[in-house]
Amino acid sequence: MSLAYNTNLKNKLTSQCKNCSLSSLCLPLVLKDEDINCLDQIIERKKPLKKGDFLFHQGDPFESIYAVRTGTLKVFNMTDSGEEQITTFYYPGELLGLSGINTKVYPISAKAIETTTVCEIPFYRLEELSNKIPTLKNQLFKIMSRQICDGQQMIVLLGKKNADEKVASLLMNIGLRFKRRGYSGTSFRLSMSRNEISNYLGLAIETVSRVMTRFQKKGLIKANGKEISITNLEEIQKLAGVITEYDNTSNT
Amino acid sequence: MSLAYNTNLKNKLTSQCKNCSLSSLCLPLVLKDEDINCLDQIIERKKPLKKGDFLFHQGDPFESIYAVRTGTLKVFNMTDSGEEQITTFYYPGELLGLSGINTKVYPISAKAIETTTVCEIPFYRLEELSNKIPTLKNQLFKIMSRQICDGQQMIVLLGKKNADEKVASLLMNIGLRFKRRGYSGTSFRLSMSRNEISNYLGLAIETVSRVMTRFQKKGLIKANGKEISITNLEEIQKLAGVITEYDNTSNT
DNA sequence: CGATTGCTTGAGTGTCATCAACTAGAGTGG
DNA sequence: CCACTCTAGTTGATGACACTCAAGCAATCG
Repeated sequence: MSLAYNTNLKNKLTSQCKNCSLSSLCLPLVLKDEDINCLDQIIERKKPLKKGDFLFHQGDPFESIYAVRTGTLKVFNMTDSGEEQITTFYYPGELLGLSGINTKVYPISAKAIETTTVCEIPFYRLEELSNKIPTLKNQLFKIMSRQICDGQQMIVLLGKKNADEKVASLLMNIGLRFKRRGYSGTSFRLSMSRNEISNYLGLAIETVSRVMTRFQKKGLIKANGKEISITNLEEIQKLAGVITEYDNTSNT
Repeated sequence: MSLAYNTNLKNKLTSQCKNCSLSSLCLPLVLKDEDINCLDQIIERKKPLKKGDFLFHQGDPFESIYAVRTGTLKVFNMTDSGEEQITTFYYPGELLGLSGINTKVYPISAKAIETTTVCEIPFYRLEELSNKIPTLKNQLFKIMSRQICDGQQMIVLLGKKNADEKVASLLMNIGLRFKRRGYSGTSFRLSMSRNEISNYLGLAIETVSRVMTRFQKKGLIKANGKEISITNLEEIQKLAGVITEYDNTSNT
């Protein structure tokens, strides 16, 4: 609907999961070679989305989930009063659209916030394939479980944290996601605007701006527009809390 | 860990899913008779939890998911600063614990807020069983998808709504959950304390109290302690927004 | 019966939102 | 090339909504 790119380009690029640098983050993680080939066959690499393009709209019939290859997407929910609330950003290697399975309709919209490419995975074919490949099914369980966790962390952020803590959490979280892909976790470029950040964090844009300059004055970060580098990681971590990841299995 | 009830009572009550009044909400929803029997065999009905008992603690190794039979549980997350943030309440027919799949450790704690009984479903046996019963697997996908949706709705609530809207949303949401089980959606007993409500909604307890009395003065509800009845549903709905359920597939 | 717990109500305060003005950069067109 | 516009972001002044502190009430409990 939102995109009619299911053109001749389909399957042209098949058999790439194996070579994809993101496979360690994405579905193929635990699959055997032959299984990856099966997966490859149902995946469609799509034409890039430009900044502002929708991947799907809230209310569209749910047909596929998507894996981000490059770029960034924001996922947001329209309230009845017409405001949008961003619920997540999606970076390369991450899977989106899973919240549509239940109602067969996407309950949220997804929009590229910079040039972005995705792999489309028709869900009903994935479901079929997961009958044959239990590992794939288990991997899906894990991914969905993770997204539930992430949601819970976001609830904590919105329910309990003040402006400073929220911004610090965002920086840490994005840093970790860069790190996971092999980039610096302390020096990166924010792909989203201040406006999007403020929306996501449940703050006013002015507040985000003020927090950023305050952080700079205190020497916690250096910010030059969207270029961020964390100069006092410890302090940022302290502000953020342990939120961002559950690598720490040793929580009472 | 938190509970050592895996006693002789195990499996005594087997083969009950079929007769359980909640089966229409829970896993068996779409299963054939023979499949329900399989499911029945791996489920353990547990001794009731008293108010305040933990079902599991944040950090416990993940082994099972649970279906609520009677009562209510709260699920909450401990922040490093020691505060707790309630992320969800669980009512009869609902499944909890799924967020533990990813890390094999529960990332949250679950505690009974009144006398509560649950069915324990060892996850690894469920996973096995779902290899044999694709419908069961699909049902699990749906349930997890739904929980992701619910999380997104909660993010909207915390990010965009004011105190009145938050409380109205809670009342609507709980009402709908009662209705789903065949009770009145407008007249019910809150099983949680004001304190728990305020925590859940990201408000101070005093604010919740004030909103409640304001609602009463305006004739929107009648509240007598935990007994609530919504006397002006339309107005409450308007305040709440469309949030609570996705029965409306016709959202642009 | 005092003690405790859960809830309500009031008064004062603070954090963050709102409103507004201003800067900087990018794109447009004369 | 300059003026113009538009967008994104920063900064300042003001105020509101919800928090904190505090007191009081009702019900339950030991």
